Amino acid sequence: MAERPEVMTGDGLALGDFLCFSIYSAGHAFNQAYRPLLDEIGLTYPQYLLMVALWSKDEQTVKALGQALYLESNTLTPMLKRLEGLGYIVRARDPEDERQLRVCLTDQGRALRARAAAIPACILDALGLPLDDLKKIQDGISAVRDHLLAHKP
Amino acid sequence: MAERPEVMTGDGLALGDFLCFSIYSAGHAFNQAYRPLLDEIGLTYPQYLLMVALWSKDEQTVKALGQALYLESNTLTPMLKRLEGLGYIVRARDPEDERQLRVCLTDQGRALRARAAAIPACILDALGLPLDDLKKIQDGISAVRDHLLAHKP
DNA sequence: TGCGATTTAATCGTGTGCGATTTATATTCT
DNA sequence: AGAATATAAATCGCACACGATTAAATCGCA
Repeated sequence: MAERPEVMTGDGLALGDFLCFSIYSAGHAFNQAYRPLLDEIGLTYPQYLLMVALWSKDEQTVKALGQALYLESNTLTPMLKRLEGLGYIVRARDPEDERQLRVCLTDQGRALRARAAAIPACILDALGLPLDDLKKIQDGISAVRDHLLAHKP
Repeated sequence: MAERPEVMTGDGLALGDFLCFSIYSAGHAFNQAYRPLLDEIGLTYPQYLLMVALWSKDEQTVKALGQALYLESNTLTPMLKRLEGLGYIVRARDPEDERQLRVCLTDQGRALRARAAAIPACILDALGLPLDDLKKIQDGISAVRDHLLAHKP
């Protein structure tokens, strides 16, 4: 008789069978792994990712940051205001096009990069897996994300 | 001269180099892929995962659900109250140990399972990747999560 | 030129996550 | 039995995510 994997029926599935749940729970685990490291420099995990984006390329618009982070202004605007309050960035309208907001690092924001430099190695240590394996996993997850986003509209 | 991959220096890294960012953004992509499907049955994505846990095993305590979902009462209590308000579960103290709360499906909650049965296949379709590949990716991510959580205490 | 369509951020409301604390109940140990 | 301890949920405050809407600036095109 024909095999019909349960994944096709939607029945009898446990959480452990869901790829989405692996990603959901791994996301929380990363958040918790980063927290003690980021506490020392006063950033949250999403704020850290935003700073990574700015360290990589300064003076981006909200739109560009949104494309980099897969977020929109409704999430970014409050985050950026907090980072500005912390003194790590400044927000200024583009004189060429007043609709756009240019987000720039302050000296303090650039200096923070050095204080955060040890973090990736700490996480890599916590992961305790060979770089090759991590790269493969990352490529797989990125492919999953891209497929989902491509399928959406 | 010796190679020193940038991932060890913490400098010059873009978001695309971070495994954590792949997972962060893939998590959002899953949320967005599930949303239109879950809108039809009036659940959020975390609520759906909680229902999957209960469909898999009814009458769990908050503690047990927390272990299944990697969440704690501060997150679960409000979620459970909302699901109770929707009529999908009931919350009742265990007479044997009044500290514990037993979460049980209602008839409506059990019936919801059938209405959600088509969802996994929809997601699988959106993923557009072979099951074998998905399984490998999932195993990798679960390993990453478990390593991070094991390294924590 | 002018006016509707488009683009960019901001705003608002709801629902998570989660550290820290509190409350209520049960267990342990003299 | 009774005080100290431990455990389970709940509460509180803050920071995301995100759909929906709004406000302001720019663009496009008759």
